[in-house]
Amino acid sequence: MQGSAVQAKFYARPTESVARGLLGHILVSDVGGRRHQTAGRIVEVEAYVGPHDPACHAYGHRRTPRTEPLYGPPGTAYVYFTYGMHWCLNAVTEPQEFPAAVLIRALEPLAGFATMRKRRGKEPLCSGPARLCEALGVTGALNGVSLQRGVLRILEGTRPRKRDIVAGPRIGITQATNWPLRYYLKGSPWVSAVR
DNA sequence: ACGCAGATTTTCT
DNA sequence: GAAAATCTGCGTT
Repeated sequence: MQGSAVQAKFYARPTESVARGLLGHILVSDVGGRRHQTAGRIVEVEAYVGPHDPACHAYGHRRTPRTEPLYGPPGTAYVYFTYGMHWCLNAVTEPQEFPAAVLIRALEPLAGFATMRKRRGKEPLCSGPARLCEALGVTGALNGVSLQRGVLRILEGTRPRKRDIVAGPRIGITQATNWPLRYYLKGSPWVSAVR
């Protein structure tokens, strides 16, 4: 998988812009070695915009061991564990010390289908934040790593047309449910299902 | 196709 | 003790 990595400067901006801008880019994982490389095009994301966002883990500047990566440099991974069994992957945004991130919710699978099927055991492979983590082998071991080099990378992809980006309420949260901070590609069959 | 409950553990109250 | 940025399996329609 080739292409230039998205640079830190891209992430050091308002989280909603980064979220929209990530659509169409490519997430690559070399977890388990390059022979088991997996990759997909980002088709669905959610913005968690900072201490003033009741749904953000760092709401009210809750700085704990868990939320520490949110305060780290832009362009790194925030991987958290939830519901007793699932990992979810975020890209940390905004300047260092401002705790915000973009949750990667769904990918269009592009490479490493056999590895993804083996890890997942079933379809869909990458439609849902915990599903794509399982398919790409993402766990807490990757919490805080760079997304510009190393085993997890986000590469420049094809930028979608603006009119193909849809905004709507975030999923699975109980706070600030009417902020339209979920973005996805219109008509994509890889977007996760809404309950 | 839809709805509901179970899984399982970290984190904070 | 309860909730959590979820997913799956099983029941019913």
